[in-house]
Amino acid sequence: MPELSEVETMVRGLRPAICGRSLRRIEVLDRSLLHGCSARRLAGAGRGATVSEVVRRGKWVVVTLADHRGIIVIQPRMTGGFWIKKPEQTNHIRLVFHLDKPRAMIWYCDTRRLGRISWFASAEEAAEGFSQSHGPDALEITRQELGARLSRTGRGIKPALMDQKLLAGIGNIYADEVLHMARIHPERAANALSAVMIDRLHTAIQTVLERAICLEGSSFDGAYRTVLGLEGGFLAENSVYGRESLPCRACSEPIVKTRIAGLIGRPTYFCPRCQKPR
DNA sequence: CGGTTACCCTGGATGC
DNA sequence: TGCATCCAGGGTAACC
Repeated sequence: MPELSEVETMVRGLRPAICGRSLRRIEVLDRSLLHGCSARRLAGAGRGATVSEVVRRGKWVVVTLADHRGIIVIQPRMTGGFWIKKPEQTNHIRLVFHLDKPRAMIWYCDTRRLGRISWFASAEEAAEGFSQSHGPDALEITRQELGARLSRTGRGIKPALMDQKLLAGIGNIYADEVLHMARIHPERAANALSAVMIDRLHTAIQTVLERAICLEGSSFDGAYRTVLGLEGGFLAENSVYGRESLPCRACSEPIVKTRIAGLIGRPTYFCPRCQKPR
């Protein structure tokens, strides 16, 4: 679902459709997604503003308005996503960007309404808000920084990788995929990884996330779609997530689905042969 | 403060 | 057929 690779795919899809365009208005269909800003303020900031930039920070979509009209931040969380053509299902539309000259629309849909939309007065305020709850981006962190941060916690490596304050962008699916590629057991203590393991982990993070971006992310159960409503292709070639009992692509051992400490309710998939606890 | 858990939400799948 | 229960994954507040 919207983890780093899916949000990056969204942002890449949004850019050509919205950058440089002027907004006629921003229509808020569900105020409960707004956090720290009123619908009036958001509408006021958007009316007549030009979109200068759309970037990803962690799992945030950050839309910059030109001429100091502020920054709109959308966190798609579980089921949020953008459409640059009219979505088939219209009952989950929560926000609409109305563009001018030529007129067009960009829809933000969110079935479960867990997403959040906020507005910051300046880039500095947005950056401040982000850094309060986020560490370095998973695609930008150096091997040294990754090792240093992991060495400071005794939690399991999987919950550590999913901690946005430690490292921004990785969620449940890619944590499993990365750990399988790095051949590390998900419950191994983060501060008990060898230097070689940190090397493999750092490489796996870059490799898995970049590959998933190439394939436009992971779709299942009708949840995540690209801005054109297409499914991402990553889960057609992934290693462990959702592959319970299927043979490991590396060693043929059946993949195990389990639950681990520090991650209530969420499933963890791993290969018991490639990923030994010690 | 580090670490863990409940809860927010909805819809599709599953169970009886 | 109908109704209850479970499950998903991201993030935050509350707790020990």
